[in-house]
Amino acid sequence: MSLQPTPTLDDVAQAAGVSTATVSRTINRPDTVRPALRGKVLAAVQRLGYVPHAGARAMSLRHSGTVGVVVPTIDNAIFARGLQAFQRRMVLSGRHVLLAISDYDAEQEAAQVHNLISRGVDALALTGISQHAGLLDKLQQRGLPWVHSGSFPAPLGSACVGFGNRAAMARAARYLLDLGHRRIALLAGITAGNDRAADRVLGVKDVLRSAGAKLAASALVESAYDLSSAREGTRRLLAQKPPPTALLCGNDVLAYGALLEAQARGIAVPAQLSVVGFDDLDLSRHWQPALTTIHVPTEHMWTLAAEHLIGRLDGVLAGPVQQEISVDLVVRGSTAPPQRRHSGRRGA
Amino acid sequence: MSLQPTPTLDDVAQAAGVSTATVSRTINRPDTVRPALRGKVLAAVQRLGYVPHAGARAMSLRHSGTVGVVVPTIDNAIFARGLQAFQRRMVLSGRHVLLAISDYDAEQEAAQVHNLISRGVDALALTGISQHAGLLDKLQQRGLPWVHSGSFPAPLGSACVGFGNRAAMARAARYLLDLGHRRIALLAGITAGNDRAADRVLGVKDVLRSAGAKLAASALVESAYDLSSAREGTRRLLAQKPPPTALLCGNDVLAYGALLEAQARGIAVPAQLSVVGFDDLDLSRHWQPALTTIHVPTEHMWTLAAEHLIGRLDGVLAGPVQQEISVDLVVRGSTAPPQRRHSGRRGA
DNA sequence: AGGGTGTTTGCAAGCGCTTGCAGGATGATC
DNA sequence: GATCATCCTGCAAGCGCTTGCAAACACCCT
Repeated sequence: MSLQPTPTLDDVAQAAGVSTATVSRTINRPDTVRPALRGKVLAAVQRLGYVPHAGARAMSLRHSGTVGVVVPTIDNAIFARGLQAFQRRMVLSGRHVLLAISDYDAEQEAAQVHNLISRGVDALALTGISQHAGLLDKLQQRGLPWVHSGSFPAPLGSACVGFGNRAAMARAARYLLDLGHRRIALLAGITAGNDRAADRVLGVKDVLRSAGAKLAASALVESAYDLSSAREGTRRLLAQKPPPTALLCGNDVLAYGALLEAQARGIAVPAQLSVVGFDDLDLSRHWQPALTTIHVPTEHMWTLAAEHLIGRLDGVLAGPVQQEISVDLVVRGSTAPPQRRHSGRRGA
Repeated sequence: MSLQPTPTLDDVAQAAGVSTATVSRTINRPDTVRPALRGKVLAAVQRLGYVPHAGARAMSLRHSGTVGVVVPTIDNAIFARGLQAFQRRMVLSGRHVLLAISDYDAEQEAAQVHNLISRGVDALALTGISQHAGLLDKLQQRGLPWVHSGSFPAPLGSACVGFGNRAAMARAARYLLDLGHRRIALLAGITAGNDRAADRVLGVKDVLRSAGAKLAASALVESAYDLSSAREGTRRLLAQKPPPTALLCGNDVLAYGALLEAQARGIAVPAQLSVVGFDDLDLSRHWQPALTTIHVPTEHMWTLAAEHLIGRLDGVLAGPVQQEISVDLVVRGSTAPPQRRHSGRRGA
């Protein structure tokens, strides 16, 4: 029952009494083989439990039917969802996707890309645009098509499908300003090596500056993307005197942390503190109060990224294209005009 | 600058003025090559941007240094976290992991496994034990080591590291019973093709039956693992007359949905309704009220799964081992004894 | 029945890499 | 300076698969 540890094309050919060429053809272009033979071959394949060796195939074909994608983490719905969409689209086009995780580290990202190349991916999707120096050149040099997802624009010569994080975040800040807030704090993601997080901070600074306000050093805290860190960061921000009336968060996870911390300290949202997120995860619209946030059409974005790559691979797309997708502020219950001042000890 | 689209071993050898054998050796067993040559080779590798072709390598080596893992989804922190842990451990042992997603479908799982085999994985980690019939035989026949994660025990001849879902969920049900609850409802996951979800339901039934109670048909709703579905399911459960005083949920995501729905309807938790989850995601202990749930040491579990496979591959482990890990009920704020009855229209 | 066309098949080379084997170089020892 | 053990290197075969080319066959028409 288990003699042949790994049946090969040859084994199948032998078993079916045909040449390896015929077996190969029945598998890859069935219509070029006479039905009678085809049947015999398929039967043999079945009987032996034959599974083609992708490595050998790739070697012979000079391409693998596989594309790589590297994201910073999958432990954040925004990427998990995006990835699933990307993969779904790729599978639809008959390709497989190889996933790599960079853990928000350019060094690791470069290593992962190296690994993906070694595995013979035909194309690559990268998150953001803060790649390790030289990485892109390497791709360029090899003639590998690649696309940046989540950022716009991308470096010259690169393709991307994303949005301007700076402008998007500015939009959120402006909204808070328009609401009447002046003491605005920012709970940002770790900006080092993360263009999106960094751009979002810039967006806030842009707006505040142009409004004559300025983001005080004490009004900006960077935090890792987990609830404990976010709460800790929020605590620091709320410790300012006077405390901020509004809190912008680098993404929804951070916003959840803020919301949780406010709740724990009995700070009413939005009455005493407005909170704004970024991403619009599923949970955000269910939360109470529902989270005002920037809606990012992740699935759509990653699907487009996949389609761009597919286009390049199929040769219908000549070169890199920069594609901007639009993101919107969706206003919900977590934001409101600031409370009347002197809120000292009486309002509440 | 970009003449050679894909430098090969040969190119490097040529460039360094040595044989391919030497290049191969400098890359794989540097200490067997004289430093002088080694330097020249490495320089050439660098200069040409050479990246070994994993497919060719695997073909020649008869193994790939790669292991596959298939999970139902990554859009659930429990798997995202587990996966990261699994991967981390594998990378530590110098192997790479290939991820496949089954979308809770045995058919797809089989297809994915096929694909992974084709890519030459040396071993496989599977989620749960409800595999497509014959899949396991195929692995067996090929002599591929595999391990089931998240369930215990596993079929004869299979390795696993997991826990008894039935007993674990029974533990939660018993706790509710002990608290005094009698009208207990169950918001389960989709049980079809999911042994863990199904076992959890059985666990509840076990306990209820042995307590003389019985899970009414109307007290059991299966729901997909997203908040909207969970809320919808909760609504149906709460519509019972009289309404349940406690709600067991198949996992934490479902519990969040329940919590959210209760909150939206002004049902006080735990005063009017106790809610219990399963998994103990990060959010659960931050939620207000914090969620009583079964704590599952996911990272640990998947790390062990990785280690089992590594052991098998390194030959230090003879055969399949069934490893039970312990899970515990962690009691938090979302549960309490039931309100006095006749709570009709006045208590509240 | 013979010739021609179009289809189906097999042969064998080649994809990039590793490694057993054997020859050559190196270094130590007397 | 010769001899021998040791260490390095290169040669070439083989891993499993695809495919151009040519031979073999089928079928149709006259």
